[in-house]
Formats: sequence, structure tokens, C-alpha cells
Amino acid sequence: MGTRERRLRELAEREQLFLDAAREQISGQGLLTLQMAKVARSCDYATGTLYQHFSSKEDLLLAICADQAEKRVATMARAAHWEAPSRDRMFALMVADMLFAERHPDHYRLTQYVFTEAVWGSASQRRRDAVIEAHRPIGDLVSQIVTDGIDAGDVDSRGRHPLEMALGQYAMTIGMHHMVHAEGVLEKENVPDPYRLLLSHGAAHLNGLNWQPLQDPFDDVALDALVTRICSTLFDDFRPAEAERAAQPEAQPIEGAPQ
Amino acid sequence: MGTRERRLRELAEREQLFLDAAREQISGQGLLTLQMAKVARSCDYATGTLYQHFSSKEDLLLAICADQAEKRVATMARAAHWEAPSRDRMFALMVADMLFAERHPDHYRLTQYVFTEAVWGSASQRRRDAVIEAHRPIGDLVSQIVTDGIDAGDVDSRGRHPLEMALGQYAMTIGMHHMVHAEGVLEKENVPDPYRLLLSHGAAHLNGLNWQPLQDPFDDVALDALVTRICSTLFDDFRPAEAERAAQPEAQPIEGAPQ
DNA sequence: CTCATAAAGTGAACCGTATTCATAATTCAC
DNA sequence: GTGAATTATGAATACGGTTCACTTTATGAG
Repeated sequence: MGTRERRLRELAEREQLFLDAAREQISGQGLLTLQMAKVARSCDYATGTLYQHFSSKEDLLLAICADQAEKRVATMARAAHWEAPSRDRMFALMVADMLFAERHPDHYRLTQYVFTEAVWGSASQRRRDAVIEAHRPIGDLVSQIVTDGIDAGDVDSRGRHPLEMALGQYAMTIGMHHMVHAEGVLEKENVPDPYRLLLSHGAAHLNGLNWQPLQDPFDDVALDALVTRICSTLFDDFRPAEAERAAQPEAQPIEGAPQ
Repeated sequence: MGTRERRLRELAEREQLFLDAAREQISGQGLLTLQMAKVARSCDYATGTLYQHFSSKEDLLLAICADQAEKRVATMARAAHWEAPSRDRMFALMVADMLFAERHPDHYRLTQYVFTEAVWGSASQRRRDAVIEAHRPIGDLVSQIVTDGIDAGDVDSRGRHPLEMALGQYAMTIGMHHMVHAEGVLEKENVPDPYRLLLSHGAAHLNGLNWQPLQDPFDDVALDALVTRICSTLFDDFRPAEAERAAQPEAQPIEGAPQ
């Protein structure tokens, strides 16, 4: 009989209901002020019911993180599977993650939180593994692009292991996200568009470090065209304003540089 | 009269006392379990006294962060002011920060925390500014190295603003730290020594992207020699074990690469 | 339809801890 | 020495995560 299946489905649906409600509350008020009772109430359930799905507040946070990670990965996968030279795929992957982080700053912060401290708390091992597993495909995507590039002769691995290159490449993206989202840091440096910086330097990284041939390097014009193309071709569900912002054509002067 | 000065000095001393006690408690039990009452008690003061120095728990966390940041900056400054080519100074800066993060993982996590969520809470604006200010010199140091390199003809800025290059360079370091400290992620990828990866890729970044001339690129041998030299020359207070670990001579095979 | 059983839902009570504040102790200027 | 100002105190309060004894609902056999 289908009773069991229906029960399981309802369980999953309610779990998603809680996840969405919690995410909404976070996006309104921040991580630390998330209140379990409010989450439950906003779904017309009692506190206890929420605790039948998530063993603790931290467990809930990890579940949100894992849930959102799947969407993030899906976004990046679209870029990684683009029909294009591996260098451009790598760039598209960075753009995709940038767009995602811009759209979902809460998810970025939550991931930071989860990956630094919350992991040692009271969440179940199952949840912790789920978070790790949800993020694994990112590494796989990057690795795949690098490997494809090496196979196609586009990438000079210079004797390094593809994984090392992939991690190095991705580390820069993560670091950029961190700098962008570290409230007040880049603002104080008068950087008008941090993501512009990410794109520009990311492209330079690809230009200079590993990708061959270099006859057709990214320049500012090619960069903007590519960003526009990526946004329109791969991510047409991103609103024009965001694509426009990302591909902002006129060069942004960087003022107030130290010394 | 010197009464006022003495008072202020005593105030600062007691503040430091609390900061040290709190840091000790964090390093033993993690961020989230820090208890205000315990911090006060461990200094033989009552809870209320602690609250005369720090308006909230979060305020205390930010103060710790700012306090530690000064030590971190001091470490990096030693590397940045090294008498060496700018490329090597930049590399030394990365090594310095790596050694610091390895020694003070709590500070790294605290900074992550503070820079993502805690900043929106109940800490005073004064504290928030202090944290930003404490970190500003890092950007200045990196910028200075880049500028010096351009002046000396060592660096090809390729038309980019020095600040952009500096931030890009530093972003990679931050990203690497994050990946190293994201418990379980790199372990699952069977990366034997994440910091080895940071050094290797950081060097590759310097080799290929901006630094000229390239006639003398880092290779594995030069890399190890340089790390050893940096550790012994600039950071002799770092214990041999750590320097050794950072400069581990035999190439670490990376196993279990995806696909 | 009825009933026994299980499953799901409830929210008041519990508990730990951040924060406050009325009071006490101390210091200081004169 | 004295009164005002400053500093220290810790019991009381507030808040929110977590629990659990109980209620309600769903199930399916007879």
C-alpha cells in the first residue's frame, strides 16, 4: 500500500516547509536571532514538532546549509557543463558562484558559520556528512574542468596534480567571497564593486597561470562580453539588473588606494 | 596628577586580563560555549565587572578578535619588511600568515565568525571599527609589496590597479585558510597536507601571474629552501616542528583524485 | 463502524546562561 | 575626615533552546 510512501513524502514536505521558514527568518534577522519557536509557529506547528525533524537548532542550520548547497551546486554545474573551452567553463563557474552568492548572501554566511564552529556542536553525524556530501560536487566540477582542459591540451598542468590546481583555483573564489562579504572591509577601502574585482582578477588568474593558449587572453572588452554571454545563455533566470551589474561595462576607478 | 593615567592603565590591564581569560576558555571549549560568568570568575571578578568593560558577549568576542589581529599583523609585517625581492616578500607574507593560522586556529575561526554574522549584533560601533582597523594593515602590507615590486620593475601590473592585485593575491590565501580549516572537507579528498597545497599553489600564482622576471621561478626545491629560510630567518620563534612541517621536503603524493 | 494501537502533535515547564540593576564598597578631591 | 563619584557585586530577571507527559489523529484489523 502507498500509505508508507505518502507518510514519507509528507515528512519530507514538512521538513522543507521548516527549512524554508527558517531560511526566511534568517534572511530577515540574521543567523543568531533565529528562534526555533518562531520557525515552528510560522508554519502553524508547535515547537515540539520541529524538534521531531531537527534534533537541535544547530541541526536545523546544517540542514539548511546542505539544502541550499544543492541549489548552489546545480547553478555551478550548469556553468561547468557549458559547451565551451575549458578556460571559459572555469570562468563561467566563477561567475555562477558569484551570482549565487550575490543572490543568497545568507547561504554564504551560513556556510562559513557551519564550516568553522557549528560543526563541533550537537548536530548528528548524519547531518554533518550531509553537508560535506552536498559540497563535494563543487570540487568534482572544478577537477573535471581541469582534467578536460589537460586532455584537450588547453591547460598546462606544469606537473601539478589536477586536484591541486582545482583547489587553488577555487580557493581564490572562496577568498574573494569572504572579502566581499566581510562587512565594512572593502567598503572602507573604497572598492566600488568587489565582484568586479573578483571577475577581473579571476580572469587574470586564468590568463596567466594555467590556461593555454594565451593568444586569446581575456581583456576588459572580452571579459564583459563573456560575462554578458554567460548570464544570458546560462543563467537567464537571473534578473537583468544583476547581470548588468556583474557585466558593468565602464571601468570602475579604484580610489583611495593605500600609499 | 597621575591618578587619571593610573586609572586608565589599570582599566586597560584588567581588560587585557579578561581578554586573555576569554581566549583561553575559547581555545579549550570553542566559541559557542564561552560563558561570561566563567570568564569573570576565572579572573576573580564578578560578572557585572566584566560587563563594565564589554557591553555584551559579542562585544567581548570582537575585542578578542581585534586584539589578536594586532599580533597577526605583527607577524605578517615582519615578513613584508624582509630585505628581499618583492616576489619573495609576498611569498613570505603568505608563509607567515599560514604559520600564524596554524598556531592560532581559534583566532582564524573567530575572525570568520566575527566577519560574517557577529558584526550585526549588539557590539558597539567603536568595537566594530576597531576590528576593521586592526585588519587594515594587512591590506596595506600587501599593497606596499605590490607597489614596491612595480617600482623596482619586478612586477608586471598589466594595467591593473595595485590594490586589485593585492586583494586578489590575498584572497587566495584567505580561501586556502578556509579550505584548510573547513573540517572534513579536505580530509575527505585525501589531501595529506593542505598547507603544502597553499604554499605550492601560492608559489605557482606568483610564478605565473604577476611577478617578473620569470627566469627564476619557484620550483619544488627552491620552494622548500625558501620556506626553510623564511622560517629560520624571520620566525625563529616558531618551533622547529612547525617549520619542518611547513617545509616538508619530500613531495606529498595526492591520492584519491576525483575521476 | 469500532476499537486497539501506533504515530504525530502539543505547549507548558525546565534549564542554562546572557544581561541588568539596586546596593555595597572603595576611591578621590578637598 | 567627609561627601561625591566611581567601581564592584551577585542575586534577580529575561530569554530562548530543549524536553516530555499528555492529547489528538491516523491506521487497519475485525
